[in-house]
Amino acid sequence: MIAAPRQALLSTEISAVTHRSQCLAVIKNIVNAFGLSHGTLFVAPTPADVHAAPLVLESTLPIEFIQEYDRHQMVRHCPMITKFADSIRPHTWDLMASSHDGDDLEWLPLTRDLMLRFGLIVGVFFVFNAQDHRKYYMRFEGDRPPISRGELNELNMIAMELFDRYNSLLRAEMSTINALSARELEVLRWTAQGKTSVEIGSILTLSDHTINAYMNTAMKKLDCVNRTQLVAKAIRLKLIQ
DNA sequence: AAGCTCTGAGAAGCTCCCGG
DNA sequence: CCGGGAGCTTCTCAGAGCTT
Repeated sequence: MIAAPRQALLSTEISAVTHRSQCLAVIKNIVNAFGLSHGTLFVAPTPADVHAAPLVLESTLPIEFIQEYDRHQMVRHCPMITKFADSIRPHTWDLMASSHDGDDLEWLPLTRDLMLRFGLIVGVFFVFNAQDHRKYYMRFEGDRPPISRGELNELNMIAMELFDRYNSLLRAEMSTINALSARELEVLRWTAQGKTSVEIGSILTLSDHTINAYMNTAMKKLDCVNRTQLVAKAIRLKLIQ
C-alpha cells in the first residue's frame, strides 16, 4: 500500500477506537499493512521483572512464544532494557543482517533461536513515556525485507497515535475505577463470591434493597448491563480478585 | 450543593417443581 | 416434553438522612 493512504487509513481506524479491547484489531491491521506478522504493546520491564506475560497489554504473538520466552526468563536479558532503557528513538533489528547494520541488538542465542523459530526476523520497537511516568514499549516484527527509513517514520507516527489513544482510554478507565466507593467495591466482592443480595445484606447488616442500589450504581459507573458483566469487568480491571 | 449511604416498592426475568 | 404456578433474584425508580 502507498504510504500516505495507508497512514490515513490506519489513523482513521485509531481515532475510531472507543475501547481498549479494540486496539488489538488495529495492531493486527498495522501489522498487515506493513507486511509484518506480529505487534505487541507492553509495559516496559524493570530489572526486577522476571516474566513478560504480566507486562503484555495487547499482543498478536502466539501464547507459545510468550510461554517459552518466560520459561527461560528472557525478559531479564532483553536488550531493550539492558541497552536502550532510556532511549526514546525507535530501534530496529534484523537477525539476518551483518553486525554493523541496524542497532546491533545483543539477543541471547536462546532468544535469537526462539525469534527465528517464530519468524520474527525483522522488527522495530518504540518507547513511549506515559503521563503516569511509566514507560511503555510497542514492537512490530515479522519475516520481511528490512524496514526502510521512510516506513520506520510512518510506523513511528502510527504507533505514537495508537499509544496516545490507548493511554487516554486507560486514563478514562482508571478514573471510572476510582469513582467506585468503598461500599460499592465491598458489595462487588461478595457478589463475585456468588452471594445473593439477601445474603450480602445479611453479612453487611443492610437490606437487600441497599445492596441492589450499590450494585446498580456500580453497574452504571462501569457501564455494565447486569451484574454478570459487572463482576467480569471488575475482575478484568483487577478491582477484585 | 454534591456525594455517599441507606431504604422501600414494584415490575420483570429466571429457575424449579409438578401435573397432564 | 410442555405449560402453569410459586418463589427467588435482578433491576428500576423514588426518596431521606448524613457528611464534606
